[in-house]
Amino acid sequence: MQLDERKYTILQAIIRTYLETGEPVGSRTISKYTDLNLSSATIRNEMADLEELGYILQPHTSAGRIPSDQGYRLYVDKMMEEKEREVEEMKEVLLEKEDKMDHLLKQAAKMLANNTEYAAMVSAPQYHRNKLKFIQLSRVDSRHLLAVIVVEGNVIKNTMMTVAEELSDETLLKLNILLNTHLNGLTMEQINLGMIAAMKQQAGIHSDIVAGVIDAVAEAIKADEDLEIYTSGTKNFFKYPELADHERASELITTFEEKQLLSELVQDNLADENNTGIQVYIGNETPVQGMRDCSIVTATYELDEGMKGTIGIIGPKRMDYEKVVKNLKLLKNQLDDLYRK
Amino acid sequence: MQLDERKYTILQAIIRTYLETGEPVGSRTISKYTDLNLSSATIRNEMADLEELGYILQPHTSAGRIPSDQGYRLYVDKMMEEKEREVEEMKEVLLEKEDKMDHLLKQAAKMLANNTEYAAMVSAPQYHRNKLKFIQLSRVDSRHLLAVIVVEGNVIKNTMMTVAEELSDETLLKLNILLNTHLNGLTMEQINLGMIAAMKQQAGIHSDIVAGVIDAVAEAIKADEDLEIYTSGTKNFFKYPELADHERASELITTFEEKQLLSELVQDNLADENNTGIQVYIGNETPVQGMRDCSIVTATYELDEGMKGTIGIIGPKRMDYEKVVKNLKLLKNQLDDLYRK
DNA sequence: TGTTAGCACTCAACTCTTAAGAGTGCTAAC
DNA sequence: GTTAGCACTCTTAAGAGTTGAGTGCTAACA
Repeated sequence: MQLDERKYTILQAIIRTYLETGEPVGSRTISKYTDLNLSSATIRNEMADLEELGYILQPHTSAGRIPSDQGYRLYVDKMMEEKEREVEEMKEVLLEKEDKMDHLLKQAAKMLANNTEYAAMVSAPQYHRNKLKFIQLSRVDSRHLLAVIVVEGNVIKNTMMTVAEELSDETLLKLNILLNTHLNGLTMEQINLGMIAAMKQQAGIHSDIVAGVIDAVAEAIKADEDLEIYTSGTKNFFKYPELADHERASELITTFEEKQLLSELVQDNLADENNTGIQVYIGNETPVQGMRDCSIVTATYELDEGMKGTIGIIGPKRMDYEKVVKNLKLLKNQLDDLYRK
Repeated sequence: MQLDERKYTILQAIIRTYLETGEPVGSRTISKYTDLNLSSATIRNEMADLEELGYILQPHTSAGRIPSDQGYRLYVDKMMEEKEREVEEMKEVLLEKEDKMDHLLKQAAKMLANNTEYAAMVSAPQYHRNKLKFIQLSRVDSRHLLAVIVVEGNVIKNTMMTVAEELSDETLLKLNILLNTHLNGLTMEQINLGMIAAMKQQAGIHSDIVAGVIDAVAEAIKADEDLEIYTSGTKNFFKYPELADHERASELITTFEEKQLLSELVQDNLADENNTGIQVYIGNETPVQGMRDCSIVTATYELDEGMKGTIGIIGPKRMDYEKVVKNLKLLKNQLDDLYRK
């Protein structure tokens, strides 16, 4: 048996109706509210076929049909094709210019959640591929040195260090020059033991400070590998009865709160090198345990060269995929453009 | 009518039982499981009195009794007195030393939630009372200046500024000296317009940069007034049926997610100058809308002089107050000692 | 006078039954 | 190939009856 045009139209009608209502869809509903002008009996025949083909399910013998994961998959794939062809204006300004990155991302998550009425996540971009751009040691008071480290993309890290004895201005200057000459333009991976040894030697009696700074550099950059993730719209889970019963809600919310678990999603997304567009996970396709009853739609943004992050929407399988995809693309574009003007 | 010793013992028994079970407590239960050796009938008489006094409630005519807010209040007050008298060892090491403040606080929230099985919040300390300790402008590249601002307590802020033309080393040095001479040791409130004007004049053609730095200083410090709050243990709300029905859970979780709403709590807490110990809000006493069905217990910690923050537990009114208070005191002490060794 | 036993009463919660209604599959006719 | 019609299935909601925990009250007892 083949999936002809009419069958697909009916499938689409079933899915669309189900997206709205969340209730199993009967043949009569389809017969009335499509312009196919077919009787419910005919629809029933087609539905039997669609069920046999695996696109729809019957929760129990005398109920209407609901889409299967496979059904959603077909629907989403077709939808994505169409969207791809559509001309996209998407020019609205949604994000106010914010200088603080974390504020911006939090706000982005909130906006996504509000616009879509699903739960939203935004991962902060990962920097570890980036080059060191600037290092500076300053004396804050007699016992404290401040190391400021700037990496490409103008991300700034600080570390405060305690020193045993006060350093003179010359020493500080010398150390600064030493550090900048050796380390500027390098990535973390490129800083090797030989180089560190050479620097320590040049630093002479202050080799411990050089060691301290390099540790600080490593630490500062490493600290960001345990990935910052912002979420919003937890309460939206409650809007969809199929997610809101105790067990499920509790599990979902736990997963959503434990940002660590969401990082799977980000990893999965960023790993896919040629993933330029939108990724849709339906039900069991998800890489995140505890969200098997959901659909997840993600997109990857790129702030500056190499600074990639992930944005995503989590909702019921019967989510409004079109709206979600549109919103994600919109936000993705805005983030992409942010530092590229 | 008076609340004599026996009545209080019975009230305490009712509350303790209710804390465990969450079910209305009947006279027979109390009669059996206390060492008062009174029959259920006598207990019933006493319960009628306690109800008249407002300490307990009957959800419906033929149900047992549950504590009223007033009942909880009495119980908690007495408990706090006793605890105060107890010798407290509290020496366990729960927090690993972490150099990143936000990590530490996140971990603290998690620990609280895990230990108590309620929801937990930790607010980052507020700095705005603090004095500026160190300001430094550095050239990152020809177009970008980095301003590093350190305030007392060694909290560091950065701002990147774009300049129209490259500044010479001397100019930079002069600006640095100017800024430090004028601003060091001052709080934000002390920096007034006259001073800014004077500095601008001294800066000559670079007055715009001084203005920029001062804006940055203000901005950097102000940015933290919208208070960072870490939460953990949302899922614990689901453990208590009286909080877990749709409406309530949805409202609670929203409130808990919108950290902004929790800031009421922090404000309320920090405002109370002589509040050295533990604060308990029962039901309607809470300053946070949307948590009227909960009890909230908070404590204030102080990292360094003037850097105060709030930690808190949010749970059902029938929470294990003793455990909660103990945990909060423990964490409070640890945080208090953190930078005071 | 305080305590207790006993009894009638109340009310939520559960179970069982019944009825309604939505939807199906199948058959026969167009 | 399409449709009308009918018997059948199964969920859901509503109602009736039952159970049991718990109360208030009264009368008797120490």
